[in-house]
Amino acid sequence: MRLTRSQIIGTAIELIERDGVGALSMRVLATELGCGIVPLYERVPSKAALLDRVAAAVMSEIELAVRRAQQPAWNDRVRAQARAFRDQGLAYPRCTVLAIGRPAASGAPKACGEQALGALCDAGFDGRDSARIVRAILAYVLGSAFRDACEASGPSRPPGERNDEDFEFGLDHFLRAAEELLAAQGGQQARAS
Amino acid sequence: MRLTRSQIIGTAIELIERDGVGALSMRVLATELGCGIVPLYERVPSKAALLDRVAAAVMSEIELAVRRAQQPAWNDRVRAQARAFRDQGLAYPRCTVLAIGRPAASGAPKACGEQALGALCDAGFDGRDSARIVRAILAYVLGSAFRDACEASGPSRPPGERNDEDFEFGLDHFLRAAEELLAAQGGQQARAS
DNA sequence: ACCTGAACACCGTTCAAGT
DNA sequence: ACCTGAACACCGTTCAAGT
Repeated sequence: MRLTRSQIIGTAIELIERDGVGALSMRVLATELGCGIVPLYERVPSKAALLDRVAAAVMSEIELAVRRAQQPAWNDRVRAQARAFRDQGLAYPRCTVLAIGRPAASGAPKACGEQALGALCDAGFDGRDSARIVRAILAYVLGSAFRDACEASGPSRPPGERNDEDFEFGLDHFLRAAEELLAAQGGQQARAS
Repeated sequence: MRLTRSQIIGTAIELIERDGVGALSMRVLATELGCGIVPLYERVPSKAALLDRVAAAVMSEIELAVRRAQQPAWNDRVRAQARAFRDQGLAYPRCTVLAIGRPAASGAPKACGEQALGALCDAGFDGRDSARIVRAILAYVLGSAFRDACEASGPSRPPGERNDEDFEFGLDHFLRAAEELLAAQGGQQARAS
């Protein structure tokens, strides 16, 4: 058991962050791991599958971070989810862009979306509004993460401290709108009963 | 003057939409155009430059659509911009994803952002708030367009009519929040003067 | 001056040969 | 059973040769 799958994926992540996805080839990865090409193909069926695994690995850390946060209130849960996604994007910009580009494989939007969906349903939104709000916030988070990742992996430009504030500014707007909607809906329900 | 640059870019766009970016090679493009590879390299310096041109071409149509819309009110102008971006994403899903992934080349976020920025400054927002609101809406539009484009170019799934409504739902939230902010700011200014 | 075919160095992937 | 080198068909890009 000299060469393990997670070892392959781990160094693939490192190489992608260091030199970009375009510079990653099976041969380069093999020499970096100090092995031939065939052992790679024994662990991972193809390069596409390798990239899928990379995307899934980077995105799966988001779920762990969210679970660590342990927020009870629904809006704080959604906020924690959004921040975790963004933080991962800042930590692994190039792999995050890769993962956003392979949504089917990374499961990034789906997993985050279903977590948030649960939070909103628990909070009392009906199914339709929950889905809409989740979709809207997800689009915002995705777009923010993507832009920050592009900036971070761009030509040596530091992301700047303003981005954090701006991200929270937009996120707050969404959450406040959702809170208002919930209040209006709760009022309706109270009137109806 | 048998083979023009825009001809090359045009068929590149067609091929990308038909078979995906991964299937586009200089040789395939050459045979589709009925010429050799060298004439291609005389018009376009490299494949990367070709993809940059494709991205820029697809994104430039957005500006035209916005100019056609001719909305006077600031919020309608921003709305038209957002819709134009999204519509282009639905019309050319694969090229739009490509363009989003090459922001430096396509100039997509920057051009849209500066248009919208102008609209907000004209409306009376100060520079800081204008920039924040534009960044937030841009992130939302980008994320929405990206997701819809992925769905549209995915495994034969129609985008569904719900997406339009959901997009407007989220966009309305942002614009309403901006309107409230403007009202509050206007009130402050009135009090101060 | 412009187009062609062959060539270079790479890539993903696979196969036959070695231990 | 596992690893190696060579091979296949491709790719982006360039060069020398043709008209």
